[in-house]
Amino acid sequence: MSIASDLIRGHTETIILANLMLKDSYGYEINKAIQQKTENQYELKEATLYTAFRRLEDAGSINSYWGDETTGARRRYYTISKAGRENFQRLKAEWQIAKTLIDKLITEEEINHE
Amino acid sequence: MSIASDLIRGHTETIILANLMLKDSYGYEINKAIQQKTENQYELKEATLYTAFRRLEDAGSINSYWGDETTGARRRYYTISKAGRENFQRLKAEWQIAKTLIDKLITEEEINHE
DNA sequence: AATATATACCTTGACAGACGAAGTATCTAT
DNA sequence: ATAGATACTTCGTCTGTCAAGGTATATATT
Repeated sequence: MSIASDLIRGHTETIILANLMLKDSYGYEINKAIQQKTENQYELKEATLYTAFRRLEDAGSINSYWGDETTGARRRYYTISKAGRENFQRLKAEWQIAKTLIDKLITEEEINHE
Repeated sequence: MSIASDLIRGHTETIILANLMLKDSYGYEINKAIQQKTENQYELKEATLYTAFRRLEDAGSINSYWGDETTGARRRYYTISKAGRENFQRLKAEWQIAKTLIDKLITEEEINHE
């Protein structure tokens, strides 16, 4: 993996919520989706993923239930709550602001005083 | 301050280096520049700023010297080294990649399979 | 039958960066 | 005198990440 995770840090929850906006999903599937979307440039480490689920659930952004798999390993599915959807929109908006801010801050140009 | 610092985390060093690309500077001035550039939407906390200086100096990206102020508080100036300039370019490039990646990851759209 | 690989989840402990809080010191304005 | 701006420093805490370990089921290979 090439991208420093400190650059993604702080986006973990947003990324998870984004994956739950369309449909319920579970850890393994979400992580596979991330790898696909980024063409293997990024993946969430399992420990990071599952601790983020805990945080999101404690905060009321998501709810979980066990899937009824009759075969294969059991899956814990997550649903995004109303609060979670609002939270997601807020996080997305913050990202837009942060993006502009960082772009501004790493530009090695003089500020235009007049 | 409005922006979650976890979103800026990982950019502290890049931001400092960007400020040193044009001219030598010191902590207080760099922080003022950041506040100006972002119209007070962001500032580095002192402890964050000064520990970042230590890291950058230990890594050989910057060097420091005491200013020869005859008045006012003493200032520790920092110069960016050749390695620091290269480091900065690398960090900037990483940011471009991370930006695209994050945008992709927080989009609540289905991946287009065909 | 044994082994490897993929699927799927979980916990513990360590680490690194951010930061609140506190301190030191100089100069200017009230 | 006092407050506020300038300027730097150190200590201790918190939070998110992650390496390392574990559990369990199903399929493919040897």
